[in-house]
Amino acid sequence: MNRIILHIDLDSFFASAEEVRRPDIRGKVVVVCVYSGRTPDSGAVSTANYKAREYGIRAGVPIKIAKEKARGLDAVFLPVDKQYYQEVSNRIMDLIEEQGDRIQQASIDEAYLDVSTKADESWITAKKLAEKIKKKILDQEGLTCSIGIGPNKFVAKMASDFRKPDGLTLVRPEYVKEFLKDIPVIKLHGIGPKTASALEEMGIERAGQLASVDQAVLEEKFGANKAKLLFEKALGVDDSPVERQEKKQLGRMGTLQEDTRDPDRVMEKIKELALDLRERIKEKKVRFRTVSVIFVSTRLEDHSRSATIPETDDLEPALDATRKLVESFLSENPDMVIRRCGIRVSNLEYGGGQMTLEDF
DNA sequence: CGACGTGTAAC
DNA sequence: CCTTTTACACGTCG
Repeated sequence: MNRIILHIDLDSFFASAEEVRRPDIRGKVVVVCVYSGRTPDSGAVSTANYKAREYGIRAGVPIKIAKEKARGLDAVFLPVDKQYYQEVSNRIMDLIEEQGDRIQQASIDEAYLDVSTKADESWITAKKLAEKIKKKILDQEGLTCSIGIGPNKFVAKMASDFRKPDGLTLVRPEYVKEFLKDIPVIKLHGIGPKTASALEEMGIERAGQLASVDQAVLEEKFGANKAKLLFEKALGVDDSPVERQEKKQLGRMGTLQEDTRDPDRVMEKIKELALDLRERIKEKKVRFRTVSVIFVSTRLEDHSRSATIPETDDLEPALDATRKLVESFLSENPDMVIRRCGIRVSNLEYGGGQMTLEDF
């Protein structure tokens, strides 16, 4: 069965959503930030609009640096308002879902849509569907998006990335290799800085080169599994279905007011984060068996410790386990000073946690 | 095989 | 100067 998949990516979503509700900031440099609360300007940029990107202000840049880059410009710095973006996102995802057969939300601002049936296997019809989706999102929410159309999720994703903002790129199966050929390996979805550097050391810079490397050579360097994955990316092969995915873990992290290795201070923060996590556990009606604590040291290395407990939907027993994990981690790492910490639950069971026949 | 900790990646 | 959240693969251990 030949598929037609759309990848829909909302353009600089958080910043654009702010521009929608704040007409007064439209046309300005808009920078949506995660403030860590240590000092007034500590934290990092979450999303910058395209105007801001012209000045090198992009996701991940420290707020302090972003403000230097924005000096003298008409710029607005805003804190993230996840709740609001989530509401907007939900409406858009519903609208997208109506236009296809199956949706897979990849994140708050991205989704894959299988339109194979809806588009009657016609690429022309699929393109019309994509145009319809773009128009609806613009009319109903005032937002632009970039859409990629391809024979699978990977190619659709690469296509949506090809032209943005407000792009629409269609890659038919017979043009996949040609489309990918000159793309630098670092831009292939799933290949990050580590893998790209390793490839570069082998003289491989573009997808086309990667596709024609000797298999044995790639396996030597990366192992058989990863080598196979790399070839598939270079060739645009991806059989993974578009399907709804249940979260496998839920967590919250935060930055400590000041660096510490006092278990009480760490626990205080974790309890604060747990209040939030408790709400989300309730909302999702989820039960869990594993609780983890995550530590980020002052050197920005991250570590975690986890424990498996009897299945529950209650964070109290989890917090007891957490305290032990925090204490043992700190005593095992006498030189480590903690900058950020978090709590996470995993090994999730959905559906209210009633006993089922399986339990007998 | 399940549990655990780390590395890599994407957002 | 340095945020947040999630996924998945891999090695290791018991």
